Amino acid sequence: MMKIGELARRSGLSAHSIRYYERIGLLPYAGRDQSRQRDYDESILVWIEFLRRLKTTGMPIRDILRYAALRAQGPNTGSERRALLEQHRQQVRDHVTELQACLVILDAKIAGYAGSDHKEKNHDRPQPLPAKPPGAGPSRLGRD
Amino acid sequence: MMKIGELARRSGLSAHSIRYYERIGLLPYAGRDQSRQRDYDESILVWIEFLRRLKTTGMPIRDILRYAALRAQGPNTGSERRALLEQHRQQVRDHVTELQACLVILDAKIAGYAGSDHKEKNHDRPQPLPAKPPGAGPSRLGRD
DNA sequence: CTAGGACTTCGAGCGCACTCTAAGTCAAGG
DNA sequence: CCTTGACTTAGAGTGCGCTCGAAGTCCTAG
Repeated sequence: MMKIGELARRSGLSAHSIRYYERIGLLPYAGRDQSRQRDYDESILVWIEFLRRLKTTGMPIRDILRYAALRAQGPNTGSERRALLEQHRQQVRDHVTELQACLVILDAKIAGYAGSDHKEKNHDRPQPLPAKPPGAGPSRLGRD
Repeated sequence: MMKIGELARRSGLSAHSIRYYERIGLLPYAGRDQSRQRDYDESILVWIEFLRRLKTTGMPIRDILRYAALRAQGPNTGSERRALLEQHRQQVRDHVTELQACLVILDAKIAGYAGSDHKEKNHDRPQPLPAKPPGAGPSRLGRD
């Protein structure tokens, strides 16, 4: 129904990437037409869209492969797939939390550069890193 | 006051990475002691901590370098630095928003794998990708 | 005096995820 | 018939951000 060029246009991936994904197993092996050219149907777009979300959220390719493999194995792999997704979801949540903490710091630092005003001299403060670095501690908003 | 090994321990970076960062300009050229060994003082830890946050939030090294260069140039670069950080902040915010949208999809998909129950057959639905992929549209929760 | 360990520089190697090239096949249009 | 251009394959190359190795110097403890 759809050759690689059209799929590329519609999915936003390059034809090169589509072949690469097939090669490594992210996309199922596509059926070929009488000229050995890949022939896709609409349904592949749904999978590509989901793939993109997994990648956007930082799932490493080997984990996506694991998921894709389970999917290709068909039914009975539901609970494993769910476990995979749940684990990933937790990681994404943690990452969002971390980013939000960084945003708070960033806001403070930007506020420190108020106006175009600058009263430099900085990146000093004993602050021995309280064992664990991340950001729930009492604010330190230096100008670095 | 502090040699590279101790800084490595206290910052969580490897000594190799610290030298690498200095080489590429992420860390200021460190003063050496009488044996040409790097000698750091506490203040560097503050900068490393901020560096880590920029990296956590996905700022590419060349942008961090730009910021570090401004910083090294000293005062009068405040407004440029602020602009850099503001731009980055917006990117981080956008990214967080995107991740949250993905989380919604992920939640829906996980809910679809309710229990260990599975009523397979999937990744089908015409769904021509509504031009922009992301996720504010009416839900589509396929099992892929 | 000697051995150990931490340091120095330079540069090669790695893992990831593409991205592109080369050389060739094929089908449709002028 | 012949060109055009989208496709095919295998495999090389790229950019990022480290990460490690080799070979050598230097301080310290036994």
